[in-house]
Formats: sequence, C-alpha cells, structure tokens
Amino acid sequence: MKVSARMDYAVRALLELGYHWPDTHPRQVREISRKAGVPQKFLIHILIALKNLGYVHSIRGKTGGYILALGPQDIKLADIVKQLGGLGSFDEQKRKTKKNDAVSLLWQEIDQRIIQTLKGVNLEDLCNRQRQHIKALSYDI
Amino acid sequence: MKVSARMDYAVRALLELGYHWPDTHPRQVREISRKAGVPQKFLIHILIALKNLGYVHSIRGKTGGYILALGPQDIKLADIVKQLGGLGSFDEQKRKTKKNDAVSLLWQEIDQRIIQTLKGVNLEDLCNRQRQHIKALSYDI
DNA sequence: TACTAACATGATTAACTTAGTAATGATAAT
DNA sequence: ATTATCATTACTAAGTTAATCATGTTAGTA
Repeated sequence: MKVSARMDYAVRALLELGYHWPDTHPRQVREISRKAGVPQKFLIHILIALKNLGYVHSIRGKTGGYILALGPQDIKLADIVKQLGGLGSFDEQKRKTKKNDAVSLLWQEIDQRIIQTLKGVNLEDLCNRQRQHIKALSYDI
Repeated sequence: MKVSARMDYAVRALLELGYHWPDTHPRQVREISRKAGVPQKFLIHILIALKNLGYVHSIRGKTGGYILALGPQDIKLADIVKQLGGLGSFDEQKRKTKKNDAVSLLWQEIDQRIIQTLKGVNLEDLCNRQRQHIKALSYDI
C-alpha cells in the first residue's frame, strides 16, 4: 500500500501531540517538525487541515502552538485516513471498465479490509504502542 | 486503496483469458481490449509484462493471440499485485521519518493485511465470482 | 514470394499528483 | 512597538501515470 507523506506526517504530528496527553501545553510547529522529522513548511499545511477537520486546536500569538481537540481515544485512524485521503482512492470514475463486476467488487472488498484494520486503531493505541516501543528499545542498550 | 489502471487492466485481461478455461483458443489483443474495456495500445504493454512474468504465453503471426501460461488456480492475485506493483508501495526510503517506530509498524501491518486478503483469491476464484455475478444479473431481468 | 494480421519494443507525451517552498498577513504576549 | 507564533494563497519542481506513436518482427496463407 502506498501511504502518502502527507498521511504519514499527519499521523506522526498527532502522535507527537497525543504522546504526553493529558499534558496539554501547546506544541509549536517548529518543535513538532523537528521531533517528527517533517519539513516545517509542509507541516503547517497538514496541521491546518487537521484543525479544519476538528482534530486539533491552534493557539495564535507568541505563546501559541497546537493541542489536541479530542482525547486520543476519540481520534480514530480510520477517520483520519478517510478524511485526509491518505491512501489515495480507487477512482473508478475515469476508467472505462465496468464498476459492477467481480474485479471491482474485489477492490472494494480489499478497501473494506483496510478500513476494518484502521478502525481497530485509535491515537491512544498508537501512543501506547510507541511507549512500548521506546521501552523495548531502552532494554536493548 | 488506490488501484492503478495498469493493475486493474491486468486483472481484467487475465479474467478474460481465464473465463473460458480450459478452452485455450488464443485471444487477440483487440478482442480483450474490447471486452475488458481497456485501451488497446496500453493493453499491449500490460500483456507483455504479464508474459515476462510467466502468466501468459503469446502466439505471434496471423493466427496469434494470448493464452494463459498457467491454470487459473495457479495464478494468485497476491503475486500479480506484488510483481506488477499495482498498489504502489510505501516507499519510506525518501522520508526523513523513522522507519522503526509505531507509525511505520502500523503501515506495515496494514500492508500485511492487504496481502493476506489477496492471498485468498486466485484467478479461478475470480472467474467463478464473475460467473456467479453474470448469473445473478440475468435473474434480475 | 508477397501480403497481411497479428504480436514486440522503445520513445515520447500530456495530464495529474505530490511534496515542498515562498511571500505575505494576522494574532497575541511582553 | 516588537516579536514569535499561526494562517493563507500562490507557486514550483519532480515524479508518476496513462496512453499514444512509430517502427519492427513473426507466421499463416493466397
């Protein structure tokens, strides 16, 4: 599957914001950019998109930054992917092939499978996984 | 999920060749193009790719055309997708983000899920589904 | 043999998407 | 006022995709 940089970056930004929840200090774009490894000028646009979708709030001015607008448990990856279009979409409209045959049904079936997988993961899960991951790494040293 | 036209067309061409199996009359590009709704000039390249991968044989000359090189039960969609690169691929190489964290692991997990789904379908299944589909449609009239 | 209908191959192209930058503006704390 | 932040719009370079074009090769057949 091809995950766009945009989608990858969006999830990483959310992970950054959710990781220290419920500590809700605003995090600046610059900081998120550095920690998540996302180009700052690009990240701005992604954060604005996430804001418009209601996942984050922004705080302007000198002490500004971004915070989560919802609890991590209420941010489902399936929704993000759907709304951000992060997996591309099987745009059948432009093709001359039939849309109601075994082949198209197969593609739709796979789509459903992906959505099901994503529905099983919310930001809280992802934060927990990341914490476990960091922990496991520290034991390796 | 974004399925490329190339991939969609390839599967449709194979379905066309497998649908009347074990009748192995060569089917011409023109005929496949018409029935499957694939631009002929494009289809040629796709069929050559499928030939190089060993899924079809070509017969040149005046009575030529294409036939399956394997039985439909031996043509697995998972392989085709993998070899034709039809779903894009999560090219992490170019990104600055870490490759060994919870986010990357999630994308890999989804990849695995897709592959599992595709492993469950071979061309024989797809042909059967299509026959069922046609049958069901005819009852609707 | 010459013709013809098929497959073969490499080059090219137009449209689209993606990833990212640039320039400038708005907001709020100090 | 200054400054450090977010906001918005426009732009661009690179890559991908879908498709066509031009030309060559093969083999059946009159």
